[in-house]
Amino acid sequence: MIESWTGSTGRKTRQRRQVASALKSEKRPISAQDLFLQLRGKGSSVKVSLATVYRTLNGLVSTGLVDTFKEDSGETLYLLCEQGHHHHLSCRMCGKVVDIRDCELDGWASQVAKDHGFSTIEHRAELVGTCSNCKEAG
Amino acid sequence: MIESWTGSTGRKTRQRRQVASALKSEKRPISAQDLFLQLRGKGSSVKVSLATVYRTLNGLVSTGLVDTFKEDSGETLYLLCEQGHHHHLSCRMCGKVVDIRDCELDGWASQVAKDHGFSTIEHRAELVGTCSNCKEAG
DNA sequence: TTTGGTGCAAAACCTTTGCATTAGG
DNA sequence: CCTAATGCAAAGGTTTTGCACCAAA
Repeated sequence: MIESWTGSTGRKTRQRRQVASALKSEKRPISAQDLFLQLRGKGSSVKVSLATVYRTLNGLVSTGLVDTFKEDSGETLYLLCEQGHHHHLSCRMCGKVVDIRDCELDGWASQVAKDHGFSTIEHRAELVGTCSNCKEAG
Repeated sequence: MIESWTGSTGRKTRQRRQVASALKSEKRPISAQDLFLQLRGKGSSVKVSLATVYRTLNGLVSTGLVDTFKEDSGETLYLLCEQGHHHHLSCRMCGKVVDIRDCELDGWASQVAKDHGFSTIEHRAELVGTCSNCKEAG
């Protein structure tokens, strides 16, 4: 589905397909710059500018097909993942990300909100750990 | 306490005291740039450079006295808050932040981690809602 | 043909850094 | 005095934007 994304105008281009396809094949969040380098590095058939990578990623993010992560460095990382409310469990060693769909935090969030007189509560959560592969290797 | 922070060398300077003091009087996360403007705007007794604001904030962050938030815009916001593990409940209207000290998410985090074969789990969570003041005003 | 997308380079931002100068202890 | 901190300006890095050209429909 991501590869058939065409923005708000419904126009298909080679570049968008290639950015989307490259992102789809990534198992971990990747920066626009790295995605660009990766596309550059691939066969000569690929010709995408950095600006277009950014423009495409921003488009995908605004549709909700792609999630972003902010690095301490300031870089934004992009990841194709579940739509709708979910959380991320990522490995601190290899960076692999698992989507956690079943959210059990609503009760907790409501209670905390209530305790402090807040309403219309939303929440975000991130889990970081070491995956079984990396633990063995460790 | 924050106003007596002196970095790793124990040297007290007027600038550090002023940055720390300004930060202490803020109820919501503020950017280095805004903090700088605020200090500039104050009485002529104040003379702090933007570089020093950044250097001081980074120092405070590394001691754990100050937490950071990354804006979508890329700006980093700084907030003096609880030390140790805690979460933030912030108002989507006025930006006010409440520290949530009692964390009840460890059980959840451990269970999710276990389900996916992850170990040494850590978590981060953020709550956003509308505070009672803003709800009334709304 | 028409309109939006792309590439390129420049610009916009936030943040960090090099270096001479100032000032804390 | 000695050394760290500061100020200033320049540099660094990421992301956005203006504009001419290209291509999808």
